[in-house]
Amino acid sequence: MDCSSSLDISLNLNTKAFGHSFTAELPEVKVSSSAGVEKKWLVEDKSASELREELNRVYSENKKIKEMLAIVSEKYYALHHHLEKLQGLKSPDIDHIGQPPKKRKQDPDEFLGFSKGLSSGKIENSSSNQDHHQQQQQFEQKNQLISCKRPITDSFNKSRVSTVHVPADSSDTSLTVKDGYQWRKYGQKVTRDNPSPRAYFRCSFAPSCPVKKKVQRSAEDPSLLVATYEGNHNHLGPNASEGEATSQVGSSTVTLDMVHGSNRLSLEKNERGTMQEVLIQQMASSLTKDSKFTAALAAAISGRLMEQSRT
DNA sequence: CGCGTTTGACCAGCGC
DNA sequence: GCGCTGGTCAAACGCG
Repeated sequence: MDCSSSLDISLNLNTKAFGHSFTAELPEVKVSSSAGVEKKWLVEDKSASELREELNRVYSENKKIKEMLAIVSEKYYALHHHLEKLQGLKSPDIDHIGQPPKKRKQDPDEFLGFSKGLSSGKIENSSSNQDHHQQQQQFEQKNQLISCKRPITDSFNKSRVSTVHVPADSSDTSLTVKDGYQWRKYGQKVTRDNPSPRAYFRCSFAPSCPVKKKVQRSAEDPSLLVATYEGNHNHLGPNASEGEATSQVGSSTVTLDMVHGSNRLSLEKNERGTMQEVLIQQMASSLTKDSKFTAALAAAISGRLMEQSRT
């Protein structure tokens, strides 16, 4: 729906009739020799000049409004168009690799970090207040999942899966991706489509962190390690410690210090792009939520449409 | 001894 | 129902 291309957003406020200045269009004033008539014309001239001033003022106001509305409309359609593009366009990376893994039915507690350890009271009370909030959110998610009686699948996982390609020495057989977090390996498996084994890691940075990581050497390029992250970290990032890296899984924001050159640049660019997209979406959202703006826009468009339908 | 890794067994989803 | 496959478990093992 690209309205801007088909619809003339000019409000056409009928100001053209006046030209750029009303002075030229005003009736000529003939000066009469008669004193009475002269007086009458003086009064008329005075009211005419007042009228002229008023009209000029209204005209300039209309002009300003028209310009502003044109700009706002242009921006609005641009934003709307961009928003639609974003909504219709999923990240090819995520879409491709983040396809729902063939998973057996999982215990929501397990996936969200409310694991056996937690339920049995084995968990250390190391979570900060921030963590508490995140855990609260996860608890709500968990409740949702339980109430839905649905295994954690497609939509849930899709939004929280991201992939990172990390250059690694092809002679290095250890499937480790240093991203600053602490990972505990809990399994390794040789998959059908890739001769190199896939390693399974859990985040051990925080006891209840539900994030999992799969690391496998790329089948196409053995010098690349493909790390797939699932879930969101429910603890502070590792920046405070040794890694100097952040991986906000799920929000598709990935920054890795050990990624060099163009890879790193593209990642940072991606991060900035995501930020801009968020801002744009917020702007579009706030514009559409602004009742004054929508009312003015609706009035302008409907007026314009009515005018077009008449002609 | 505690912690992390390894690895074979097991489980569950899916296609046939 | 059966086999294949990916994901997870947990006992065994190694290391500091």
